[in-house]
Amino acid sequence: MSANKWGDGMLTERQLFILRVLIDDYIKHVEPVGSRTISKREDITYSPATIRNELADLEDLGFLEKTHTSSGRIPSEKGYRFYVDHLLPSLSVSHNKMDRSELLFTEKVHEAEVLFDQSARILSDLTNYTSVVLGPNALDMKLRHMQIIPLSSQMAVAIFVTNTGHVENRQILLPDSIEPSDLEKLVNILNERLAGVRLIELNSRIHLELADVFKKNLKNYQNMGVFLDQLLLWSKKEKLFYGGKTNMLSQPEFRDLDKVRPLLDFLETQDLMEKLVSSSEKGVTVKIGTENEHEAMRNCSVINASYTMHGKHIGTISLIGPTRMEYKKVISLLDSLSKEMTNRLNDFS
Amino acid sequence: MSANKWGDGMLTERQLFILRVLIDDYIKHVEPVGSRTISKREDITYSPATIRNELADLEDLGFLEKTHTSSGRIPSEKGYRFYVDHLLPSLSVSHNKMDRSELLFTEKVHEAEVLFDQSARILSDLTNYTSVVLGPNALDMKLRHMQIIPLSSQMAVAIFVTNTGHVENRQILLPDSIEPSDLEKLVNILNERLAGVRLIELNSRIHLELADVFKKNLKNYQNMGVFLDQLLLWSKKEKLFYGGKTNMLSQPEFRDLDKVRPLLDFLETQDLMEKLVSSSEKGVTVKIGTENEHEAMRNCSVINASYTMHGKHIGTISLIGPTRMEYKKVISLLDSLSKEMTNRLNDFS
DNA sequence: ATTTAGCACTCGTTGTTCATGAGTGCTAAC
DNA sequence: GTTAGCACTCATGAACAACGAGTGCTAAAT
Repeated sequence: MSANKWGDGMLTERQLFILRVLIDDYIKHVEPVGSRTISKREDITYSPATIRNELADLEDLGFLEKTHTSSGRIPSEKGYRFYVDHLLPSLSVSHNKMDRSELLFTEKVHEAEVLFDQSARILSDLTNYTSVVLGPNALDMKLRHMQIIPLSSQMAVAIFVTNTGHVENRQILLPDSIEPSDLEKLVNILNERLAGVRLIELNSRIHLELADVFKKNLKNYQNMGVFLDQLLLWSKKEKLFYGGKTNMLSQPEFRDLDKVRPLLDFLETQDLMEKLVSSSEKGVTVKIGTENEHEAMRNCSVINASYTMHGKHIGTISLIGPTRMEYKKVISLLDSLSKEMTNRLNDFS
Repeated sequence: MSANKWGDGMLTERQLFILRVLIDDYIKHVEPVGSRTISKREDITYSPATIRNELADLEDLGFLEKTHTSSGRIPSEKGYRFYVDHLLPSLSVSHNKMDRSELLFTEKVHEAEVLFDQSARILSDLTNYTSVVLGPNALDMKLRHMQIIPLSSQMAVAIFVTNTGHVENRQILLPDSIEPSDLEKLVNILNERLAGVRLIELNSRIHLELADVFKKNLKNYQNMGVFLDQLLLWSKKEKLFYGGKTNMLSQPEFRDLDKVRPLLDFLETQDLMEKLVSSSEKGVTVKIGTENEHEAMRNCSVINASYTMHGKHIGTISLIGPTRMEYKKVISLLDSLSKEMTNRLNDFS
């Protein structure tokens, strides 16, 4: 109740210092930190009692918590938030990290999926947390070439190649009414008129621009509507690449099976995960505990970094770990790794 | 030491009965079963003491084990083996199961991958164990059509469509020396000559049969070798579909984190899993504990059923659970589910 | 010759008590 | 403003007893 006449907004130098030391210690040892422990540091000149007073204040301000009445303190969510926003030792020192991670990539990769897979693996190996790469949405890529290859009188497979070399394919039912020659014409028209259009937009472009062309060239245009919809109606097509899925199990805070089960279930749930690691922001973002807005993540933090291709944000690489994460190490690592990914992606041509 | 003058090979009716009852009970309650428990069953006329004698004999024969000197008995691996081979109530009763599982498929599926995915999910939902579908090896499918689509002057994407409608694709580096017209000719020759050949055999067939044709038609055949190898050298391409990956966590025998961790790690290791669920045998097979030949599986059983297409065995659907599995339920379920898969696959055309 | 009752014995489980020690908050002195 | 001192809290772990489910063995009953 003593210091801090400025209310919530301002902390004394000493408070900042103690808060940082405490969180550093807790991140390292995963045990409530007491006044004695802090006072034993060589760069601390105050007695445990003084520190106790400061700790009590920091607790009142919401940065710290106790696990029981006479325990040491642990950081609260707000504490971590403050730590990440204001107390993190400056992040620029870390170029040696990148050199190391660069080495871990196998020689030359020219397929994006392999790159994503490797990145996720490297990241989880380096951190012992769980990593996820959210791949680019194939539907945002531009059509390079499409083709329909008949399998039988009724079935065919439709193939879409994007400018990035990604291949989307789906099996489709051919309408009875369609003639082979019409099918061929259709494919030709699509290739001529729609090359360079994003896959997701193909359908609407057809309705807007190509109705006339179709009417002119195709015999059975009336019955074609359903077929075209089947051909071009996409479901979401993002892909997740995981690394270290079971690393959660080695985190002391998840020693308990009942704690870890919802977590692992969460990791397996595609749409929740996509939502979790999707981010429109550039650079590295940190979401702590309940900021992730899902019960299963209440004790986890998610660090998110976006990678780009030709300057466009196309996906993210993320790390999921306990709220007590090695933020310093991890943020700089993620920063350089995402940049490395961007570099390699742009090398693809 | 009394009964069983016939040595290992023969058990008395009463021993068989007691063994079956005990294993049934253990499977249900996951707790060592004592003589009293068995004697309390209404269809048992013997006293606990008598049963104790039998249990001691069954233990001597290796079918049962004790967890400590004065505990009840649990089945040994040999016990389970015997139970599965000789004591399982006849398996044919179970057609109601299949009806139910049939209902769980969403209406009409015409893409194999979706079918596999659904099958795995249904199986794990129905059993609360972990299920795996080993998809067909795409490389065993026959070439329907191939194509090479240039992305840039150096890169192209090669696409192979199989008779089953599956699409394999890979990005390739174009050799400097190749001319567009030669590339086109190459593709034409491959399509004409190699349609119907299994993907895995493409490369050898080229070397055996097409060398001459190439020499005649292509200008730069000498430098083509590396390119063809790059184009047609496959890495293994089986795919696993999982259901209920975390179900292991709810099995009481794996309450312990240190027990479950190696298991989950095992599940995530592609090649180990492929080996585990690969089986050349038709029908349903059961592997118990160490029969699976991997440390992490020492306390697990794997039930394996193969599905076929046009009479050919092309993949498996498997269930992984604790050695104490509900074998009866699970075997018949797997049997009908694999048959259902076979049916649906053959409906594809 | 089986079967069974009786009994001593084993051992895991549960709950109690107790000592320990790391931590706190508060007060009074520095 | 700082710190020493002290009473108090609470988690942890060890020691111990009571309990009960189970066993094996022996001797009596069938």
